Amino acid sequence: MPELPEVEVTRRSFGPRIEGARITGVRLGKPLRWPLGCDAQALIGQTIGATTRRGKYLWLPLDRGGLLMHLGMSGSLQFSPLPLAPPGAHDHFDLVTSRGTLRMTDPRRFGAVLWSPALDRDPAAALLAGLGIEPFDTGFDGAYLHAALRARRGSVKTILLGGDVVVGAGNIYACEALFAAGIDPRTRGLRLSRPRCARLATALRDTLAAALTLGGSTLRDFRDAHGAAGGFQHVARVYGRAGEPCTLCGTAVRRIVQGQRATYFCPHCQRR
DNA sequence: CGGGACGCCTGTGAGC
DNA sequence: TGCTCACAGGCGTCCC
Repeated sequence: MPELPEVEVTRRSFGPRIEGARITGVRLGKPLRWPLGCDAQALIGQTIGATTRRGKYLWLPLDRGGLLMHLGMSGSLQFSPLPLAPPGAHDHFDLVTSRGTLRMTDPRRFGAVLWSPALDRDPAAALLAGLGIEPFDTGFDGAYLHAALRARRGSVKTILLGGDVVVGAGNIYACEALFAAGIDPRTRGLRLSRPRCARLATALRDTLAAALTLGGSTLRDFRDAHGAAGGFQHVARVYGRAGEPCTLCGTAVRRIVQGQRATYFCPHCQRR
C-alpha cells in the first residue's frame, strides 16, 4: 500500500497532533516484522517529539530514543483524541498518550514498529543506510539521476522500486512516473540519456506531488490517520489499467512482470 | 557490488 | 455455494 505520498499524508495527519504528548500506555498485538526492541513499559512517561519521515519510514522521537515505523504493504495508522474501539484482529500496536491514541492496523504484518536509541544509531541507522535521495530534495535532478544510473544495468522500473537511488516510489508511482516521462519501464538505467533523466526526475516529483495533493492512493484500504481516503487512484494513467486504452493515444495499456512485480505501461507513448 | 529470487502474512477476487 | 489459486501497495536477506 503505502508509498511515499501515503506515508507523508499519514505523517501530516497525526504528527502535529501527537507532538508534545506524554505516553500513558502501550499495547502490543500480534508480532510485526520485528520485535519492538525494548520493554514496552519503558516507553510510558516519555514525551513524543516532532514526527519526521525518511523514505517510507516514520520516526517518532521520544525522550530516550524513538520509534521507527513502517507501514509495509498493508499498514495504516489512525489517531483519535477519544478512546479507540477495542483492538481488532489486525490492530497490532496502540500508543496511548495524553492527547489521544495512535493505532497501527496491518493485516499482512509486513509493517514494523521498532525502538532505536537514535535515528543515526542501530537498528534505525542500518535500515536507513542504503536509502537514496529524497525526491523533493533540491539535489534530486537530471544530473543526479544520470550519474546514479550510469553504471546500472537493471531496468529503470526496477531501479526506481529499489529505493537506493531515489526513495519514495513504489509500484504505482514508479509506473505512473515512467508514463509521465514517456520512458519504457524496461529501459536499462545506463541507456537513459541526460535529458531523459531530467524528464524522469521531474515526472517523479510531479507524480508524487500530485498524489500528496490528492491524499495518496486508496486502492483498497488506505486511510490517513483520520480515516480519509486518497484520490490519486482516480487519475492513474496506467497502473491497474491493463487492456484499457491509453488516455493519450488509445493504445491498449500493457501489463508485464519485472522483478516479480506487475508493471503497467503504454507501448506507444513510452519508448526505450 | 549489482541483480535477481525468496519469503514474510493475510485477504480478496476470479475461475472452476 | 465452496474450494483452490493467483495476486496484492514493501523490503530485508540470501545466493550467484
